[in-house]
Amino acid sequence: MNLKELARHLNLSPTTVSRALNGYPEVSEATRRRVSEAAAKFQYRPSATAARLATGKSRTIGHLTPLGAHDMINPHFSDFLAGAGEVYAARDYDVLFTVVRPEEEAEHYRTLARSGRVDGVILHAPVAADPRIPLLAELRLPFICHGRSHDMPVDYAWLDVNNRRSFKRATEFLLDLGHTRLALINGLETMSFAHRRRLGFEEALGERSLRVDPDLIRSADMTEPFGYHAARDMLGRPDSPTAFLTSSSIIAIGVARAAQEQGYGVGRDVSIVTHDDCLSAFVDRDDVPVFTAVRSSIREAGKRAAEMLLDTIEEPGGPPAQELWEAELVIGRSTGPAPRAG
Amino acid sequence: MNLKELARHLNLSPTTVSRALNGYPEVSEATRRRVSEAAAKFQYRPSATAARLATGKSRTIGHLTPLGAHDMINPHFSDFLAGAGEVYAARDYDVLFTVVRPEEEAEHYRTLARSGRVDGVILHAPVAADPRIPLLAELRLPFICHGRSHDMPVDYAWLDVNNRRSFKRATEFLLDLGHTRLALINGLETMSFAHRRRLGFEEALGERSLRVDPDLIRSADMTEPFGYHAARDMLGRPDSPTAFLTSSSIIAIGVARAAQEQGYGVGRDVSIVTHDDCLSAFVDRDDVPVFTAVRSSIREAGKRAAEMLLDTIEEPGGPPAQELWEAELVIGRSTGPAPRAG
DNA sequence: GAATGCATCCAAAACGCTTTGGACGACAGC
DNA sequence: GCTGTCGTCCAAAGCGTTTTGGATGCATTC
Repeated sequence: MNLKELARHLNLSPTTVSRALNGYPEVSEATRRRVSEAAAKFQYRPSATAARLATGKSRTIGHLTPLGAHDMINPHFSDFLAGAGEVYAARDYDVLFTVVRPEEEAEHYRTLARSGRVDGVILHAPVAADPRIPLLAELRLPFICHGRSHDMPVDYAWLDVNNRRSFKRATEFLLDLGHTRLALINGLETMSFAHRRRLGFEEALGERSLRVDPDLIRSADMTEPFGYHAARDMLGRPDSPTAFLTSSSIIAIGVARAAQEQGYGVGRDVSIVTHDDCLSAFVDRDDVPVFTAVRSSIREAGKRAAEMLLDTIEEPGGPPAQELWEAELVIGRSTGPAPRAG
Repeated sequence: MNLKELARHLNLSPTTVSRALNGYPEVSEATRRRVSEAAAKFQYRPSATAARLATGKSRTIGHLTPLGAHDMINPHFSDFLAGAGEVYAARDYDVLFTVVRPEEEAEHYRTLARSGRVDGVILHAPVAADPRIPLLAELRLPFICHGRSHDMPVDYAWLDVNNRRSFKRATEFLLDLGHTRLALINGLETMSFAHRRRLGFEEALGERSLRVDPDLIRSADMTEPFGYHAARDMLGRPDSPTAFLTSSSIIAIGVARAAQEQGYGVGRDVSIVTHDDCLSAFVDRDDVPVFTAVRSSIREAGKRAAEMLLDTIEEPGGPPAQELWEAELVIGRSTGPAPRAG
């Protein structure tokens, strides 16, 4: 059942039926009701394709995921997409998901913009002076960045967690417990979020006049084995750290495994504070959570980012939307006073 | 730059340009070359929307994700989608990703089929006698199911891991090591994969005339805390199990945590065999992996499932494509001989 | 009573592609 | 020389919407 058929059924023109359905004013309430009832009865759904062609609007948001053959897949991604997807569904947008080889990412944005297949895109995992940001601005493709690119002079829309402050707070929390040898097991520091976390870590140490020991900082893709190996190395040396800050729950699990394996009690001999994205598979909502953590739900971030993007698409012209979220510090069982030197 | 403009530039009709670009035979090689060079020069990209409207084909695959407000998000999903996405990109298909409330899933498939926005869909997480399978067949929407629905009389396309056999093998492996008290920490047994794993587990026990102890079987969403709590309960009782089979690495991590916390050495006092989906965040590729596991890459499954679906879309009419993969048993450090009763 | 305004509707053009159904020569077969 | 066939090209008709630019009738105004 298409528009023309429906119109014929009603003895109306396609024009009027279209207007009635889309809420235009120049149609009487009586016929509008008649039209919508018929549409419901015949289960008429306008062809999205035809509507796109006619309007030039796609009602589609692009998620471009650069991925090399052997790259790791970010497990945070599904939570973010799930959050965003709820908003898209509620506001009747589609999402076009594309995997693209990293070296082709820019070119892909170009063709995406030209083709008009999307009304906007979400930018993930920004790095320092991220070239995608000026590119998207140049292409006039509305976007919102999940995270902020550092060393980026121009203004753009973003939603970010205050990673610097949250890691500063987490570090101070450990310092207050008496720890002086702190390790940071970070994500890849080309990523802006990891860069900012390191800054917060160093800032807190600096304010207490503590030296930053480069041997106690590691950064890599955030996997469990990475956390394990990093912690094992560090705990195996003299003058080993008594506390760890980790950039994800997955890393923290690896760290805890290494600690336990070497006979350290987590929360007693060794403390761990992690950033917790509230991923579904690691919900840590016991009365007393396993890990002390700075928490911020990535699913909620996905929801909000999608809302912000759709708002600017539907109501363009304002200043770029920006939101900075503070993470919540939740005390769990993985932290305790620094063990007495001995 | 659209088709008409490009045609004018070349002093050709849009018809000829279209045919040249799409590889139709009735155009001379000379003009074909001339056309493709001009297209490259002007960076002409045909409007996908217009092409869809004209052909009725969408070159789009749908991924529908039912998700309640508080449901957990399956972390396997991003790996699967990444694998499938590589294939879509290579073969120039789009993927339409939609989050939908569980109670609206069927209705959504209906509108999706009517709207012609997708050429096919991928079905995830089948359950017993999954109603979506006859629905999609009725809608004549090509699909492939990742996993097999059990108690499903009709024939349909699927790609699955032989979960029953892999869990049978894993169980036999533990039995051969002398364990007699085995626990199964499973995913939700409404899911077909979990159901089959249980069958394999019970089959192996039955063949050795061992009783299946219902107290040693748990099933729930596969999270780390679930594994932890299940194992802690079981280990805390008299006559506790000496070996665990778990349905995911995430559960296994929780089990290991519980074991270590109670002073059991993993691989010595307590053995663990897990199913390993080869998720990026848990790559366990050391010389001797942490967990003994039955392995099957979900990313590869995504790739293959996408290929199978696209093949049947482009070449319809054959029998439903079906592939059953055997998982690989990899010996790690989490298993050892059953401790002597003492 | 003519002019104006308003509410309601419609015909037809666009959107950018694909595809149907020829047109037009060139060339071969008889 | 006439008919067929083949290779190459094109005009025009879709595909299913939205949107432009009226048309029509009726009430209101002076």
